[in-house]
Amino acid sequence: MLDRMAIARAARTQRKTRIQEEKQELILEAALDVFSASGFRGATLDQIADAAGMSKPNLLYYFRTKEAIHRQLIDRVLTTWLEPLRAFDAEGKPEAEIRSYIRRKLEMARDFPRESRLFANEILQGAPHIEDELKGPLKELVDEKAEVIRAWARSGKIAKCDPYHLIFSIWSTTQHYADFDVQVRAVLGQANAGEGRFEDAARFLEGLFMEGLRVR
Amino acid sequence: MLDRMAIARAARTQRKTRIQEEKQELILEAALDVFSASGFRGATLDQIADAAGMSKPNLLYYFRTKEAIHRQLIDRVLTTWLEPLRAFDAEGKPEAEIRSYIRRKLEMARDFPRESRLFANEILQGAPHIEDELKGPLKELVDEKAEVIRAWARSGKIAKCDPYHLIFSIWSTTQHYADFDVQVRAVLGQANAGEGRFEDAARFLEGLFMEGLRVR
DNA sequence: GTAAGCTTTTACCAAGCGGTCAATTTATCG
DNA sequence: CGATAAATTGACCGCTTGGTAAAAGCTTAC
Repeated sequence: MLDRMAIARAARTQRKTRIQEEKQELILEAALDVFSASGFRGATLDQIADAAGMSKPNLLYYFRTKEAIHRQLIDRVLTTWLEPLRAFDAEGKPEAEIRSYIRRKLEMARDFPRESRLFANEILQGAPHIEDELKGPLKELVDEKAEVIRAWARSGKIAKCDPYHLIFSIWSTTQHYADFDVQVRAVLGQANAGEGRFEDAARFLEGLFMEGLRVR
Repeated sequence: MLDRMAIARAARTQRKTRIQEEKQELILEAALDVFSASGFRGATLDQIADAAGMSKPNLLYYFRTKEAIHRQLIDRVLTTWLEPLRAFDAEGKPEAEIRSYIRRKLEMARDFPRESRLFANEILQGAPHIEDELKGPLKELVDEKAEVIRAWARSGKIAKCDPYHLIFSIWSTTQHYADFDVQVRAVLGQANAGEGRFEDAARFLEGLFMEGLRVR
């Protein structure tokens, strides 16, 4: 009778039915599949509804628009995505911190490639939905960690280098294995494209960054 | 009267009118803009026709389908994109070769960001149109250059490392500045996001790879 | 049970999409 | 010039798209 009122009220009062909780999760899971594989524009509500095992109007009962699904997905991913960088500890040993950051980012590329591609898609299209988040929270976090790295370099614990571009290079090299997966597989060929490629990548990247940052 | 016959005949005989030459170029230029900004699915023929300053039927007079435009664009980009890697010279000095490869790739990210994003979009979507090209010509080229790098490592000219992941890391770090441009700008902030960021990146990357690959 | 609210579906719509057709305008060349 | 081929366009088509309306089914609490 009240149609969408239930969802609207749930949103206001933060109180959700068990079904609402479950179905919204189901939808987000399905949407992650579809959005990460086809981008925002390439994804269709029919595909998502299908993947979630429900009808399109039913899907739209839980999320009012396609954009609403996408926005919530992006928000969620953005948070978990920056977790490794947040864990970056100024008090820790520089070498160990950087090494473990690389390892964690690479593990995320391996274990959450959909999340990585969702994010990559968004940035590639010019980040129309999250430009503010990039310029605000993200920039602040990076600024903070860049200062840590700069301090390490000043006190001679690692080589002098531009901390921002260091972070960029760790992001790009690790995410490459999720975002450009098809290319990586194609180039490595059937023989070397097994899951072992992540261990090889880890070994290479740790070597590169550890030697590249060693004080000289 | 003959409608599309002219184009078909031109395709067979390889003889094109001046107008055909010009207009096809105009269309590809416009399509590069649109495809790189929105991806294949996100781009519309109306947008491309608009950007090319002609009507949609007129556009379809020169290219029979949307995919035909995209295919030709991808083919063209793929060729020029691998130019720097082809120039990689087994006879050259390892350090100079790698350094100049990084520099050239970074210059391409700076000067041809649309081409980079077009390619990135295609790979992100699972490379539906070019998987064969990746597994064939691309893989062969990389295999060849990987052998060169491996030989350098064996003869002690550079540090031992996995040549494939070395190439991946150069690709990813350099293309990052084209594909993730919005993010890079957002994080660097207005003060540091000028064109100088490419020089900073070049300095950092050359340092990282040169030290990371130094024999030890 | 039953009434109230929550969930789901069938049928539908307007807009946007890639692409076609037929007719008109423009260029080319003897 | 005039004729023939090439280039261009407005009108249109069928399909897909995101989204809606309304009613039917289902849960839950009393």
